[in-house]
Amino acid sequence: MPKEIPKAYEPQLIEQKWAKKWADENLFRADVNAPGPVFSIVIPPPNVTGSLHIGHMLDHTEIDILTRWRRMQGYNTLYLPGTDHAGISTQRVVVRQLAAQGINYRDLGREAFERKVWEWKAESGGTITRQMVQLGESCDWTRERFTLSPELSRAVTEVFVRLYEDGLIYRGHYIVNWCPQCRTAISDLETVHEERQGHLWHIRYPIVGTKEYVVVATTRPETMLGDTAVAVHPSDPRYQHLIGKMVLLPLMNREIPIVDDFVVDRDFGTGAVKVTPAHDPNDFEIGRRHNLPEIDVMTDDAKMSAAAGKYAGLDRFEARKRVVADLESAGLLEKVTDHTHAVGACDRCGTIIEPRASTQWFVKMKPLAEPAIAAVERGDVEIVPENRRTEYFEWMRNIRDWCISRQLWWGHRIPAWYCGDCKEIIVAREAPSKCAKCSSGKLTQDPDVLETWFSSALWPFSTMGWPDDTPDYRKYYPTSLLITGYDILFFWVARMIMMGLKFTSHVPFRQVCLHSLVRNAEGQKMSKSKGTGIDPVELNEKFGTDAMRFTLASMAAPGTDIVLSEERILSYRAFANKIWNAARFVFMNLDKYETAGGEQLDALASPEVRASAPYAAGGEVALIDRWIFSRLARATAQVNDALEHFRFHEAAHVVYHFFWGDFCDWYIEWVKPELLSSDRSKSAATWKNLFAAVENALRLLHPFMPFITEELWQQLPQREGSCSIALDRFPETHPERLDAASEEHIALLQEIISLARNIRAEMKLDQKQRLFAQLGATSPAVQCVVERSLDTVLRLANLSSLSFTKPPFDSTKGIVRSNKDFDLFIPYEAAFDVHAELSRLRKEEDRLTKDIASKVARLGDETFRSRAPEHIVKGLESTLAVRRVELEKVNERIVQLQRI
RNA sequence: GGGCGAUUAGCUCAGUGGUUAGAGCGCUCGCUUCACACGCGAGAGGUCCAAGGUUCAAGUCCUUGAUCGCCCACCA
Repeated sequence: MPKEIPKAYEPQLIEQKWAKKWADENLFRADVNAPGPVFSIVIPPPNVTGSLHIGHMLDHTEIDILTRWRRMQGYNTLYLPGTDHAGISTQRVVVRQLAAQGINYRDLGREAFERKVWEWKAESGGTITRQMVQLGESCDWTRERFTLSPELSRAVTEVFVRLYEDGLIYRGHYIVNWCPQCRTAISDLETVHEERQGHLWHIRYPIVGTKEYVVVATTRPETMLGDTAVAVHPSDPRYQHLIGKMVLLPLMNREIPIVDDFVVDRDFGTGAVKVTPAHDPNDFEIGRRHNLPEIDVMTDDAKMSAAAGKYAGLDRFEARKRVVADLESAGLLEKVTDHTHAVGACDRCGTIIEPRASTQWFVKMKPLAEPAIAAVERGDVEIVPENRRTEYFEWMRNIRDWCISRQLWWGHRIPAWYCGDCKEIIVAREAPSKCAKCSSGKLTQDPDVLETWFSSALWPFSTMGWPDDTPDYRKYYPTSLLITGYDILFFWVARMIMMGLKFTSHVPFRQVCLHSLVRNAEGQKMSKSKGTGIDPVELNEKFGTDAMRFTLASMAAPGTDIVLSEERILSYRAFANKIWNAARFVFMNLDKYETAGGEQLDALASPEVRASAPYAAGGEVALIDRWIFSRLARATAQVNDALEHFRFHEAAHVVYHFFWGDFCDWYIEWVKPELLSSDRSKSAATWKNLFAAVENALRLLHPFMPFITEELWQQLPQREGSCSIALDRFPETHPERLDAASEEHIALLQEIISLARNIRAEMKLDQKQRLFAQLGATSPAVQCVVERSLDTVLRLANLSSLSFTKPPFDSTKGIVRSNKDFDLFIPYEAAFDVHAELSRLRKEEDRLTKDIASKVARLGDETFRSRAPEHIVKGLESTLAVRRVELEKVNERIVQLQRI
C-alpha cells in the first residue's frame, strides 16, 4: 500500500532527505570483491579554486549519470572522489584574498599564513561537501576528503625520486614565467596570452670609437638596463662591418659587443636586436651561445633591482616611462611605432608575467611524451570526441620541459636537500641525516613545493594506494573512463597518461570523454576571478538538483559550449513536476483500487514477475499494454546506446519524450477508465501493467533524476531487502517486447484522434458540442483496428459517435481530414469558415503539388533508378502514390467548396 | 602566425548523405476535464550564413569567402 504522496513536488525536501541517507548509510560503497564487470571512473579534484562551480557540476552530472547507469547494469563501480590532494592552488586563493586586503602573504610569516590556509580549507571544504551532496553524487563517501593525505604525499615523493634517478628531473637555470604578485615561477600553461596594443621603441646604441650608432627596436625598453649585447643576423649585409665591434649601452654607459646569431629576424624592426639574457627566452639562448653575462635588473616583485642603477626601486612600468624619457632627452630615441603583441599574464592573478632567468626544477618531457603519443595512436586511450586527438598530438609533439618547482609555502615540499659544505644535491625518499658525498650534516631542504598538476598527474593510481600493490589497484586500475572539460586536456589529461605509462606501464584510463564548457547567459566563460561564475547551490535550491542535472545532461551535446539559462532549467523543473503528478495519480488510484478489494500488487516487485510484463487479461494482452512496453523497450535501447557513446543529450531527449509523450499523454489517458472499472478481474491486468510501466519508467529515469525517482520508487511496494532504486536494475532492452504491429496500430488511432481534435478546434466548437463522425477506411484491416478501440477513440477524440461510411464525403457539409489509411468526416450543419478551410486546402495543394513534382522528376531520372539503393527507390514510389491520393482528395474538396 | 569550432524557427539549440528538417521556451486559438495551469488540446512559424563543387541524392561531404567564438604560439 503506497504512502501518502504530498500534492506539491518540493525538490529541496526530497533531495536533502535522500542525499543524507545515501551518504549516512554509504549505500554506494565500492566493493572490491563484488562480482561483475568493472567500471571505474576518475573525477577531477575540485581543488582549482576550492569551490565547485558550474563547470564542475557538468563533470559531476555526467559522471554520476554514467556511474548510476553502469551500477544498475550490474557493473562493479568505483568512483574516485575528488580530494584536495595538494592544496597548492588553495594557497593561491588565500594569497589572492590577502592581496585584495593589501597584504602580501610573505609579510604574514609562514605560520600565520598556513593557519589562514587551513581556516579557508575547513570552510570551503564544507561548502564543497554540501555542493556534492546536493548533486546526489553517488561516490564512495568513506574516502578521505579535503585533507593533505600522507598516502598521496608518499606517492608524489616516490615519483619525484624515481624520475630524478632516471635523469628525467633536473635542476636547471633557465628563463621561466615569473609572477611578481604570487612571487613564484609558473609553467607555460599557467600563463594566458593576450593581444595588447603596445609600442615599438627604436633606440640608438652608439658604436664605440665612431660617431655611428646601431638602432635596435624593442617593446620593453626598461629591459635595456640588463642588455649585455646587440645581435644581428650573420649574413645581414647591413651589419657585416659591425659584428665584433662594441656599442655603448645608453643610460648605463656599459660597453657591450655586437654578436651574430641566426635567430635574429632580418625583416623585423631594424634587423638588430638588443640582447637581455636575464629577461627574454630568445636572448637567454643567444647569451648561452655567446657566453654573455646575465644581468637580472628586477627583484621578486618586479621592481628594478640594484643592477638597474639609478632606476633601482622603481616599478617596472614606471621604469619604462623614465627610461624612454631619458633616452628621448639624450636624443637616442629614433622613433616610436604602434605595435600589437601578445603579453603573458598569470592565469591566477592576472599580473603580467616577467620572463626571468632563474634556477628551478624541470621535468624532461620528450621521453615521457613519446609513449603517451603512441598509446593514443594505438587506441589504448580513446579520446572522445575524436577531433580532440589532433590537439593532443599537436601539443605532445611540441612539448617543452616542464617547470615544476614553485616558490610557494603550501603543498608537497620538493624532496631535495642541499649540502651546505660541498653543495651536493641529495634527492631522497626520507630526509637524509648527512651528505652522501662529504658526510657533512649541514643539509637544508629545498624550500620550494611542487606545482599542483604534478601530483594531479598521479591521481588515477596514487589514489589506489600505489606504490603498494593493493586490491583496489589490482581490481580497478587502469580505470575505465575519465570525464572532464576539454580545457584541461593538457594540464591534466595528457600528464596523467604520461605518468601512468611511466610508473604503472598501463594507461591510466581506457577512455577520455571531453565535454564542453558551461557559459552563463551572457556567453561568458565561467570564471571565479572574473566574477562570472554561477553558484550551483543557488540554482539547485531554486529549481531542484534533478532539474539542474537534467538540464545539463540535455545540453551536453559535444562540440559547442553550453549556455545555461534559467528558462531551460525551468522547463525541466516542469518535467520533474510532471513525473511527480503522474506518479501521484497512480498512487491515489491504486489506493482506491486496493481499498475497494482489488488484488494486492506487492508481488510485482520481484524481478521474475517483472520480466513477464505486459500482463494479459483473459488470455490476451491489451493493445495499449503491448504498445507501452514496446515503446519502453525501444526507449531503453536508445538510452543504452546513447550513454554508451556519451551522448547525454540524446539519452535525456529519449527519456523525456517517452515519459511525457508516450506514458503520460497517451498511456495514462488511454487506460484511465479501465483503472476505475467496476470489473475487478478486468482492471487487475490494467493495474498490473500500469504499475509495471511506472516502475520501469522510474528506473529508466533514475540516472538522470536520482532524487525524485528514489522518492517515488520508495513509495512502491518493494521486495524484501530493497534499499535504493540505484541498487536495483536498469530496465532491460527486452527485444521480445518490441511490437511493430502495436506501434503501427496505436499510431493510426492517435492520428484519428488528433485529426478529430483538429477539426473541433478549426471549427471553433466548444467541448460540449456533440459530434457524429464518419470514417472511411481504405482497408478492412484499418476498420478492424478502429472498431476494436472504438470506445477509447470516441472518448479521447471527444466524439459522440463514429460510423464507418464509404467515401467520398461532401466537403460542403462538414470538414474532412485524410491520411493514407482513412478519411475522417465530421458533418456540421451550421456554417463554418469556408475561406479559412479553402486557404488551408490551397496551401496543402501547393505543398503536395511541389512534392509530387520533385518525386516524379527524381523517379524519372534513369541514373537515380540505377544507382540509388532499392529501398530508397521503392520508398519514394510508394510515398509518391500516397501523395497523389492525398492531392486528389484535396483537389476534390477544393472543387466542392468553391461551388458554395 | 598556426589550429579548432560555430552559423538551422522570434530565442536557446538538436539533427547518423536518402523519402514532408525536429525539441524546449516564446507566440496564436480553445479549455479550470476529478494527476498535473509547472497543466490539457489544436495551431502558426524555416532561402538550414553565402557562392561554387562532389554525388543518382547535400542541412549533412569538399573548396572558398563572410561573421562570431575558442585554443595554441619565445618575432624583439
